[in-house]
Amino acid sequence: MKIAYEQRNFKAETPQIINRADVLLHEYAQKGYEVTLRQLYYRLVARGWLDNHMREYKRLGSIMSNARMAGLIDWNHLVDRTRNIDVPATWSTPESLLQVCANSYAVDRWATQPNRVEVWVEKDALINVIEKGAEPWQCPTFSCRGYTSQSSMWQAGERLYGYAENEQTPIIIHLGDHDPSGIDMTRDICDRLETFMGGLDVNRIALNMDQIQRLGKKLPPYPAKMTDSRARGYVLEFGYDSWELDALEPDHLTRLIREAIENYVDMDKWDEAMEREQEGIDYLQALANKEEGED
DNA sequence: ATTCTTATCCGGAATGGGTA
DNA sequence: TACCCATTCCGGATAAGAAT
Repeated sequence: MKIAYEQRNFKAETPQIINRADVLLHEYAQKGYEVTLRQLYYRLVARGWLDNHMREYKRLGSIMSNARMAGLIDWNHLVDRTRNIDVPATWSTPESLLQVCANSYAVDRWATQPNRVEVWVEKDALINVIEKGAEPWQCPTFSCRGYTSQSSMWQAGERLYGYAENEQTPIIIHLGDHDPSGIDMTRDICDRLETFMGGLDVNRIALNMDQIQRLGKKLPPYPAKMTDSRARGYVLEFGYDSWELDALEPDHLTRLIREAIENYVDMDKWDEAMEREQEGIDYLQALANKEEGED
């Protein structure tokens, strides 16, 4: 919904940026993706329409703020995922809660699996895309926000150790930028989980050098930040270019994730779990129908 | 002169390398 | 070893500068 609260006459190339952003945001909304300012920024960078600099990100932030105020960008097309309101859940009738139960019932489909898979992503801006890929496989997702905090890493260690104790093999699928810090974050996850739960397989499925080489010119390179304290080692191994994970199209990312998870799934046991789930849903639906009928 | 853009502050969560 | 400053992620407010 576009609502104008003020009149504005944008100058220079600002109207073009607003138009391009509007087109992109419409595409994503249509596909069911929620987009953050950061994600929009990286998509514009990937198309060569903005330079990859902090000041350009800040500039886009101002432009999007003004463009929304001027009624040129849909207020529902950009989300701030860091500021949320918790509204206590309520129901209009007891029967409506029964219907909610039937709709949301699910068994733990991984309980009988040999593996336990989680999908971790470096940047929160992409969590919506990652969820789309993981959702069909009922896979937990986690956004690290750069280097994972000590708190969440310890919690993850406890959780994953629990799986291992239960004779399941815990696996983390990790996605991050191909830059000095982004590469190091996968190393950091391995190291700290080694300490907290004795280690596990961390499968970095993106962004990797073989993908960059395969996609060739479709992925725009950026100069590696030489001020990054990890730049020395990175340059020795990969050279002076780096690539953003966001440079991959969202649909490409979701496909990568779905295929990666599938490799770890025992399909027979999965199907058994799905049948049990359907029985539960049927049971609850019958209950909901019955209660409604008695009114 | 006013409006718009850009730069520079500020807040939160982290890790890592170099230096005092 | 403690601390500073570099980086990652997520944001906002506002004064100064530029354009119309």
